[in-house]
Amino acid sequence: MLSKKCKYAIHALVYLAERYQEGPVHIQEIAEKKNIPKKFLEAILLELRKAKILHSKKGKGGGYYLHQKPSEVNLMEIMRLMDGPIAQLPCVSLNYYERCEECRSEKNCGIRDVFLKVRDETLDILGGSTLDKIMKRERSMATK
Amino acid sequence: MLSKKCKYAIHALVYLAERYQEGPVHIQEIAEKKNIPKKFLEAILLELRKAKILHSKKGKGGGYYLHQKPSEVNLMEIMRLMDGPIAQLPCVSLNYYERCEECRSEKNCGIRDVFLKVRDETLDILGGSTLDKIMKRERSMATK
DNA sequence: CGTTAATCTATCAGTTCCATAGACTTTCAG
DNA sequence: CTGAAAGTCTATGGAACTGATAGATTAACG
Repeated sequence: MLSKKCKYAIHALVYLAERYQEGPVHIQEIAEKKNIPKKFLEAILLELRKAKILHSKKGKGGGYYLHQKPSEVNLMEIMRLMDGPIAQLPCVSLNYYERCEECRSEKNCGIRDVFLKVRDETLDILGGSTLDKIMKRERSMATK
Repeated sequence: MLSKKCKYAIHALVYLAERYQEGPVHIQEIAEKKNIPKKFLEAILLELRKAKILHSKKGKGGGYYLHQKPSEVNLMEIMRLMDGPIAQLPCVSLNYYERCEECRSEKNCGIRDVFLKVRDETLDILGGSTLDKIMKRERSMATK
């Protein structure tokens, strides 16, 4: 399961994607529209800013806005940033690899083999899911 | 990520699958071969027993053994048993469904849509991964 | 200069995870 | 029928993480 932090981050980013190039948006506004605790959201947006996904402007008329294009931000990177590894086992993780204590040989571990497949499928879907596509999909769904 | 509990469970079950119909196997033996803390493994096997996946025999010559056929136990059910939901979001979980606070309409949530796809792919792979298949795969890999 | 809004630091209760300890019960061998 | 072997059960504990809140600080605008 994703942490709430990650879920909040995704929702906030989609919200900001809808306002792309329309100037800064208040934390307050996002928090209210998406039912996210404001102070918690604050910390999340700060982290996204440090990762160069968002920019912010202080003071009156300030707020947060997307730094990258909605077509350049995908769920894979957001999830890695918020929750860390996407893989189900350390021994199949690309970014957080760790050797497995239980199996003799990694090369012929049938368990690893399964989770390698899961990882690949998952990364494929998440990597292809950009803010852009999520927005468009939402719009086309709404008209049905 | 899977919990260690779940990872240990899977490894133990594959180990027991290799000994299917060869009589009870000591906790001690599994613990040593798979580098799993014995006391922890104890609790795990007990749980698998309660779920009717394993049987046990007490006393001298006792131990654990598979109750179901290796072809009838898959990773999906083991993971559900050990860690709970497999889905990444409560709103796409089959067994632990919960409504989402962030989106207006579940039907046209672009985010939900992505994780629905991830869930389906994942369940597909895990549901098809029986102890049986994992064993066979391991053997065919070893000969290469 | 005052107001607005982001930034930073600190804290905190609750939960989960991983693991260990010890007493109890059943089974088998001799 | 007794002792050893092995699973069963209950309890405990520290460490880490999760989700959230509070308050002081800094920057920008008008």
